[in-house]
Amino acid sequence: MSLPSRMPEKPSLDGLEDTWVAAWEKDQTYRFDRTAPRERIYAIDTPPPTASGSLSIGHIFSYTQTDAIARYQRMRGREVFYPIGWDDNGLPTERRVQNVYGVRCDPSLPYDADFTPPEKPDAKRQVSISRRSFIELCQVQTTEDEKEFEAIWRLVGLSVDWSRTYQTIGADVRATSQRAFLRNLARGEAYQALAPTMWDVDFRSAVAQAEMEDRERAGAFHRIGFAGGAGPVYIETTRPELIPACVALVAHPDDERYQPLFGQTVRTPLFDVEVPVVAHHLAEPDKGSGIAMICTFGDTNDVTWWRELQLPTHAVIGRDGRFAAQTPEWLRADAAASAYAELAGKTVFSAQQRIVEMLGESGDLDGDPKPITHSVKFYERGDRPLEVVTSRQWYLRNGGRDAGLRAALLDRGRELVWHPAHMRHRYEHWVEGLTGDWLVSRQRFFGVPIPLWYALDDVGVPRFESPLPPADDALPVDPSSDAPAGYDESQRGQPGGFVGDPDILDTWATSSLSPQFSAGWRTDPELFAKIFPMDLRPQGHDIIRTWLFSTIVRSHLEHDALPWRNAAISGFILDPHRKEMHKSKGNVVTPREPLQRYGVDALRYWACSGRLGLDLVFEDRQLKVGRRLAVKLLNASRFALGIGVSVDADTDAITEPLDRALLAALAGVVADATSSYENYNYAAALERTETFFWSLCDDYLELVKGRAYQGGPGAESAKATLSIALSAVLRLFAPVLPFVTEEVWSWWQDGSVHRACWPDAADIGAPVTGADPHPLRAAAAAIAAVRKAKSDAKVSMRTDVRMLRIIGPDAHLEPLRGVERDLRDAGRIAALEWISAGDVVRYDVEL
RNA sequence: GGGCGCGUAGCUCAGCGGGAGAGCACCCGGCUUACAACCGGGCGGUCGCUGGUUCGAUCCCAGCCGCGCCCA
Repeated sequence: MSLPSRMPEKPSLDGLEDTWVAAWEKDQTYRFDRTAPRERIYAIDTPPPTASGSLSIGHIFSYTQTDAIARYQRMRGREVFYPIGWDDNGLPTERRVQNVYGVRCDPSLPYDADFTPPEKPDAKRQVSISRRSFIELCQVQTTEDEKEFEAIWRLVGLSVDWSRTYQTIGADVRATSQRAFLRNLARGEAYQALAPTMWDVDFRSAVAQAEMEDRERAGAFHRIGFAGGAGPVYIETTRPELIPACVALVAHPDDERYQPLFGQTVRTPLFDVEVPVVAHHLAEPDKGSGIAMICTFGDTNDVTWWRELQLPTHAVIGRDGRFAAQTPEWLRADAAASAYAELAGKTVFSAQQRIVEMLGESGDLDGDPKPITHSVKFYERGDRPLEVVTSRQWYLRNGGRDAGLRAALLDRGRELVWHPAHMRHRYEHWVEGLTGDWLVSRQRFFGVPIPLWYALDDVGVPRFESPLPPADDALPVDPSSDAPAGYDESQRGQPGGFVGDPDILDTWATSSLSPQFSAGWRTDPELFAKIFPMDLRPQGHDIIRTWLFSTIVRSHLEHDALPWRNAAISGFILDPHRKEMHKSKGNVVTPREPLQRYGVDALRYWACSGRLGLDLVFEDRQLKVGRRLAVKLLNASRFALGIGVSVDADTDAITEPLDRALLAALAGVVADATSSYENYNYAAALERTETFFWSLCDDYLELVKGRAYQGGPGAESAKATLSIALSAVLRLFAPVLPFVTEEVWSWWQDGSVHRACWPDAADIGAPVTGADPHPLRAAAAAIAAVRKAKSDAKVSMRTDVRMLRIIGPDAHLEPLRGVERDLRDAGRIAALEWISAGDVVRYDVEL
């Protein structure tokens, strides 16, 4: 046989990745063509991965799924807008830069243009530098890391346009984020408030509702007596250390036990402070003694009571999580002051220990504390429970305290097409459960600065009520090193001068603008008009409440539109023990070794066998199956090319019933795969294609082999059929197995398979109108019966069959008669007898 | 406590109103001019449990049990 010269002597998967990654780059195969008309564009809002970590198998899982969708859409003739960026704006980079350069960010320092990092970094003696210098170092560092990162992403075959990468700490993204915030401010959607907020005492920053989680913690109910007019009133509390912050006792208005006390006062133990007894429906009669102390602030219930009952603020815990060093003014009385002195400067933990001792000594503690477990609010990355601290913060309206906006955002959720559909519930529950607006300011250093200054009055007090914004064309700004318009740097911090807002924006407040900064909202309005709203947001279900929700909020407020039409929600990777892969659990698999052993296509095959929203177990054996499939594609294609395939197959030559049946079956496969992809079900499309392909190899190729080698019209029919089938199968597999399909495609076709058009069921079915797959299925069953007979006799498949009798109803036999020759060749059958009888088909094989 | 999802062969999973399926694993056989890193054959399941709807239920409905996730 004569093989095309472009086909290697011995086809192999080895090295395909390097070859084709380079070729795609050279040919700009995935370059986005911005001249395409809007209706032809398919735009994807790719999640920017954190460049600071190593690439995990989980990344490959979800990004490959998206890539398969992107490749499908491209083959369907869409111009795919598929950018990628690196999320380097955040804590991980901050930490790494500190270690690598031996520096520390101090936002109070002015910018020093001549700054160079220390030559010998010393982690113990970090040099303090301005925020602007710090950001510059972050950019140097991340640019370095991102080169290597990009290489790995290219290796896994993502068909993104590598000329459109961005960094979330890059100047454009910072400017976009600040611009969006300033526009929110101008429209009244952003506002600041001095209010109690959830506070992480280790990170020393406020945190938003979306970043909080409940954790079960051991605690104890302490039964403590307050002095009342008619004897002690007992409360039960898990936080006795907050007695100095107690401003009232509260019970349910219907609670008959405490009704006589409402309007009365009691005195706190140890501190002897007079506090009122009040009624509120949030008090739980069944919990503890049914009466509780209200402190400023122990938890969010306290905040509600404090606000609704208009109680005073007596805070004792500071931003560092310790009791204030100075005695608060309401504890100035001798007894109170000396009791407080025991707690001053202590952490919450030690203060509790001490106060329990003191309560025991004074006799105010009734009995032993009762151990319980209860859920406590934590910052999701934090180690100690959150405290409630009063501070000035910026908020963005998100429906948390506005029924109209909330309803509008729920409508947006219904407008979005979710894949899978049930993921919408997560969104709805989150929106319905919001307890307040989105707190967007953070007391951290590294991130997008809040782009505002405040004028100082004559005595140097900031005028928070009228912040000074920068001009739009001045963005990005850093208020810690830039001066506002009309001022110069010498006036910073001076009476009559200005101060910069020291805070940065929540990272979600920036990443929620990914459609805007990836599609050029600020820099390229013409492009943005074409791209936005985008077609697809792919992401994990764990960040529906954060990334997905906040992106919808920003888009709704800024553009009065959904940011995208579809959301593809991927699942998680589980280790072989069905445990979630997490860095903290130490069970994360890095892709390097499996990639080397099985190849990229095998890994992609595994990833695309998992449906959207479903968790997938990482297992070697699935990779082996993928590898086998890729190898089979090489070998089967080699065979087909040996028979002779051509790009312009003569469809008139397709006359053999077996060939016509194959194409009829193929047309069905193409139709199914297409509708699966249209529903974002790449896994079903893959499975359908795979099943067809294996039967093509095991049955059709075996049946057609003899005829194809013999020449004549029968061979021509086979060649034309194989040409169509191979071409279609390669294209059907191309989104999932981009390397092996491109390799095989290159042996006999021009151009990239990834720019070829997706197969069309009607085109494939047209030359064989009226044909159905039955003769192929029947022939496959017959040849299987012959194989079984040979297998049972423990003889080689090459053994001759003296006689095959096929017994069955005419309806089954008739179509099969047309493939008799193929059947006899494949089974080495000397004589074949048709016996019309009965309803079921039977085979009688004589060896 | 509320919500969502999932329980199908030893394992990983498709199927979701009329036949219980695939791959892997296991067992048996075969060098067959595309492929021995291959091919062929076989074994294997009260489709979580209990009711209901239906001529008919793995599939629809209800309840229960178990697992996971999200939110309190």
